[in-house]
Amino acid sequence: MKELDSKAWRAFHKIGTSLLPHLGRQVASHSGISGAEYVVLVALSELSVPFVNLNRLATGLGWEISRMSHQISRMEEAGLVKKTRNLEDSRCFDVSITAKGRRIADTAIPLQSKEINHCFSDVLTQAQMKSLIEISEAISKHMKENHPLTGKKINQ
Amino acid sequence: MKELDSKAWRAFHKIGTSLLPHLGRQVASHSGISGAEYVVLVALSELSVPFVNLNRLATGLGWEISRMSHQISRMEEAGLVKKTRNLEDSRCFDVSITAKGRRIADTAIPLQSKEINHCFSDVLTQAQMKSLIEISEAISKHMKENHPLTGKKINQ
DNA sequence: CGTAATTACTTGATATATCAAGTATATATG
DNA sequence: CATATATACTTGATATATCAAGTAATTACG
Repeated sequence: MKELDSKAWRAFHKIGTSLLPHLGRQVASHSGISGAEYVVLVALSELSVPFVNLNRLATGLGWEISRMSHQISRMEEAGLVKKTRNLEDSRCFDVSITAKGRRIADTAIPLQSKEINHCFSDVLTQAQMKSLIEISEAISKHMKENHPLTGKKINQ
Repeated sequence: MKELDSKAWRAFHKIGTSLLPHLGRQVASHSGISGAEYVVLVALSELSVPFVNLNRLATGLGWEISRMSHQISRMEEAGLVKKTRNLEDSRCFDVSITAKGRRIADTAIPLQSKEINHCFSDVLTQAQMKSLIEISEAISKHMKENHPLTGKKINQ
């Protein structure tokens, strides 16, 4: 049924290209950081260890390493993160969140969670959220199997 | 149930930030145009009239008008679209697809549809696609009501 | 142990997105 | 009808994403 395929795709495309940018603008306006900075700070603040290397951080967020390198350089310049050479493997850099970065993350995260609930969780039923998780897992699994470069894991 | 909220959000975020860029890369590699160019060409090729003005085109795709203006300038330079001043209201520009643009669209669209099916439709059940349409509509409706600037309509 | 691959990251160029102002035409209002 | 306001779009600056090449350290292998 071609019609449904197309409708579903357009529906997904629409929210994918409006909701995510909208939330990026929100975090910028309430906390003065970009969506990308927010995502990196969240990842760093959730670490169970004090730092990660660039590669793992990039892989964890599904980013290209080059993008992460540029991003971390800018964030280091802004004082949000710190980058030090790894002692055991001096090709690697350990990235960690600074006190300033943590302070910003601590205020931004609850505000942004509220905004996510407002636009997302509050709007969907439990059943819809479960369905969305299954949909995401099906797509991710497929991408990981067929397009390993772009279908990396998002967590840790 | 906070846990489910967060999991659903991360699931959505993950596919939103991996599948869409992946498909952009695909169209670039098989047809030599960017994802943005593809989206514009599709919109123009589906028109029931010979042209649209910039404003309606931007609104239809949920883009800012400035973004569309830059995009159309580049695409005009590349010979993919044509822009002429509207006869009745000379503030407006009529945008239309060129023969070259249509030729590229005609080869790109079936290839890209195949790729979309491959990563999306083929991976989901009918029920999941229906669910996704409902989810999308719920989110879009909410955004349109609460954040009119970023929640505009996507079609026509 | 020396050389070839591999890995981790950097760099610079180009493309694009976003924002804040600006211009020009059209419409509304006193 | 003159002026204010609204609309349609442009422009330029800045931020970011992506790509192709590069560097430097580590590991694999003959």
